Amino acid sequence: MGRHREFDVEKALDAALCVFWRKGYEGASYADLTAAIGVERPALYSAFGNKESLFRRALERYEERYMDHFPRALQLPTAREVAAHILFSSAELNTRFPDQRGCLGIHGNLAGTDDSEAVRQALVEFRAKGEAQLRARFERAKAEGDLPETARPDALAAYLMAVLHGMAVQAKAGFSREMLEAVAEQALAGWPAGGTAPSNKSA
Amino acid sequence: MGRHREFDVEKALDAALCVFWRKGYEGASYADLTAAIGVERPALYSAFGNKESLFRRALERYEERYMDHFPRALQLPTAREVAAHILFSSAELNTRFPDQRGCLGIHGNLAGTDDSEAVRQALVEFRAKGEAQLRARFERAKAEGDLPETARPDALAAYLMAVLHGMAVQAKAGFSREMLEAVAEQALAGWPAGGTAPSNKSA
DNA sequence: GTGGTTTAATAACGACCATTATGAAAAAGC
DNA sequence: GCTTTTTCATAATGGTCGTTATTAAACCAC
Repeated sequence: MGRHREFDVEKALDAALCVFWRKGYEGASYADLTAAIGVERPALYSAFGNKESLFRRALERYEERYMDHFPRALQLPTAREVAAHILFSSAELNTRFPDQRGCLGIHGNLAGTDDSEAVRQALVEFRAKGEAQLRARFERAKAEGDLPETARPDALAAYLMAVLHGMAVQAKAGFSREMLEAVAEQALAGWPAGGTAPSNKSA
Repeated sequence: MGRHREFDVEKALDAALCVFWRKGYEGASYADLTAAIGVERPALYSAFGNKESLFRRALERYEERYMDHFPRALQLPTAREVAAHILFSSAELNTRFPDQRGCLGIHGNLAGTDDSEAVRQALVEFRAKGEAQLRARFERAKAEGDLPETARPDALAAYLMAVLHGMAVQAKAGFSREMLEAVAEQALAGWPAGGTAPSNKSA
């Protein structure tokens, strides 16, 4: 019983995600959000709670809707292919939409008011989760002989993430996809060569 | 004639720089600034103008006071040494102060309100200037045979900047100096080997 | 159709934002 | 000592922030 909700919650979340992607958590006001979503403030509060939980929902949606290349990359046969796929996919995603360039995980909330510390920490954990998955994947690669014995999976994961973060910053500054791809290629240039048996999994 | 200024403008600028470094342009309020500087609002306005021009002054100061490793690195004999010096200096700077970690050029203002677009653009140009200097230095290195004929100075410069940006993001997230140095080492692993005469300048 | 329940839009809330008017305090010239 | 000029602190400006009463509208059960 009771009145039906007149707007699509999923669509509203998509619209909110776009605003946060473009302006970050603190830069996005409810005036921006309601204008983009086409729904008045109280409706957003009743559907999503406050601004922080709306952002967290948008971040979840960002992960499942735009970061799907990440888990798919982890399944590729070699560490090098994993890195390459993530790098070039990110170059594409970071420049896919003329507005909302870059990565929500980076410029969603890097620095700002003390009030937004919780959101900042949420993004830190968001990135740490991806890095941990990479590290685990590279440890496996090392065990499989796909990475040399001297390789440091933790350093490789952090390094790859650093390049991704940097590409996001550059995308936000207006770098073209081609330039980001050149960065990706350069990042792959120093990728450690396989140890014993690099190509015995896929073919 | 007239009353003397009772506070040190240089000290005030240093204090303002610390606040912007920590919280970014939009995240730093005048309440934060006056608390850190120990000077009331009207004094800041009369000495520096509005918030934007105060930030620009702080950015200038940041460059000349904390980015001096950059021009010094450019004078090193080989492109690899240039890159290495900048990478490890940044790892140190990004973790030198427990508060104000990372780089002002990155999280000073990446995303935010439309009102701060001018400041955002100022930071884009700040970074672009550094990248242009790197590109010019690498072009010289290529001409000197210090980089191979196949090397792309623009891509190398963008790549190096990307790693630096990523390290700044990671520093802000709490990464240790050791971890950032591991990232720096990994970034150097793929640096192109010298072409014809890599070591005929310094020794 | 009526009562109970949920959503909708309007408009307000206090708090904080960057910026500035106001007038007192202090220094220099005469 | 008095005037002029600059800096100082107090306090207020209009505006926007995130959040929420309040009230009207829409729906279901009976």
